[in-house]
Amino acid sequence: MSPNPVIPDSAVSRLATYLRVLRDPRVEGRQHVSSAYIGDRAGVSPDQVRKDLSHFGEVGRPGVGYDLEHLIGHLARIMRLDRVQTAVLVGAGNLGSALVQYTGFGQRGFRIAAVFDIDPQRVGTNLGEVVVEHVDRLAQRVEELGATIGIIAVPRWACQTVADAMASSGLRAILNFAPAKIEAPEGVNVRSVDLARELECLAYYLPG
Amino acid sequence: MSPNPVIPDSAVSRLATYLRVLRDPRVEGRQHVSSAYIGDRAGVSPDQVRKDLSHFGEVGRPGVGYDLEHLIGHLARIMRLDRVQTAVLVGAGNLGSALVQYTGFGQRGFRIAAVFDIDPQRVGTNLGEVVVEHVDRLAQRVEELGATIGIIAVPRWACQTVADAMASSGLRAILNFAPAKIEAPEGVNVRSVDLARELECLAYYLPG
DNA sequence: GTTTGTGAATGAGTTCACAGCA
DNA sequence: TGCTGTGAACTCATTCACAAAC
Repeated sequence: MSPNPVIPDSAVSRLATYLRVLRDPRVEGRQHVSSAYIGDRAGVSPDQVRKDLSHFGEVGRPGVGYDLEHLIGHLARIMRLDRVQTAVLVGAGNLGSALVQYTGFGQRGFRIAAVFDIDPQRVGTNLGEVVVEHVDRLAQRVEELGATIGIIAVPRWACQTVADAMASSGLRAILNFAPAKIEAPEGVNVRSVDLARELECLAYYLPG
Repeated sequence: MSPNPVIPDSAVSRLATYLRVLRDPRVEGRQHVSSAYIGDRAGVSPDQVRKDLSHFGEVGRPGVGYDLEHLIGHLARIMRLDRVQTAVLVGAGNLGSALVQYTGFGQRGFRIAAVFDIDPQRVGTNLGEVVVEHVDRLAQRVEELGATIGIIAVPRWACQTVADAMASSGLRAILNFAPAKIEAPEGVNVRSVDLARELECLAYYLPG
């Protein structure tokens, strides 16, 4: 699925965290960082940090640590974050609107270049810097924009339909915010975030 | 931390998913459901479903399956979802506003009963059905409302301060949307959702 | 003395396989 | 025959421990 070495998904997630830590302004000025430093900021053991980083060949110097700039570049390349990734979003409701305007994506190198909805009331309205388009135009716009990632922010009952449309539009990655399982063809990577489930998991540990 | 048996966090997350599947309107009318049915809808193997459910004693009947209503009640009690859980949210920015108005929480038994911010421009404004209050009032309002869960939707630099305030206000669970590690005292459960990281993980698997 | 890279040991979680009940 | 409950086998990930490099 990827020219990168096969590493556990949990490790991929941690690598993204390391990169976030290294790009934090507070680290600026440092020449080197140690696995202990990264681990502390990321909430991970130093051993784990070294193991994760060693999946991609030697990058650190014993007794010194990792060269900051070099490591950032290395990680960014591995994670495909050395370029701006273009995403499109379907579902201009409450959550969709917030996601489009969420500055965190832009800061981390993602651009939501188009937003789609099926509701004529919403089509044509402004959302941040984009105009909501009819979902019929998805495939055409994906191609025009060279988008690679689709974000689903529609109700549960519509999410599979949207996912199918995304897959046949050529998108290779889908981030789904609807609380339902999504089937996608081989080669299309789906990741789901169920916001309510996060609260539910917390509830389990509550006393009483 | 909980009177419930100690089960892996991954299992807790799946239990929440099973409950979502069982409460789906499409299941209504059924008397029994099998582990195979649940597993199919949840994207999990039947073995895994049975293992997860068996952590809490026998609930299914061989040859028949699980009694639908009974299982829903059982899971809801285990997950503390047999009552409305009251949450408060700090950070009335883009993301915070969307979360307050997100209907998915209410549908799943959570009520965001108060919203706080530190910006005088935002304090006093309406957000859905609540009025934004100054974060100084957090502790008092948590007590008045009997809230148990805190949701953090502030910028990274402010999240630890907010978490500290939440912990000392008596909240026992925190859902953090700021992209940073949070330290909390023993007994306070923190869960972090980094929306940009989800996209980053997807980027790793992109071709090219 | 400090810190990396990595094989070995440990541990956690998932899948298997089957006995037992309907 | 269909389906659950569960110990055993297995897989996968993390932690340990130490040699080598600075």
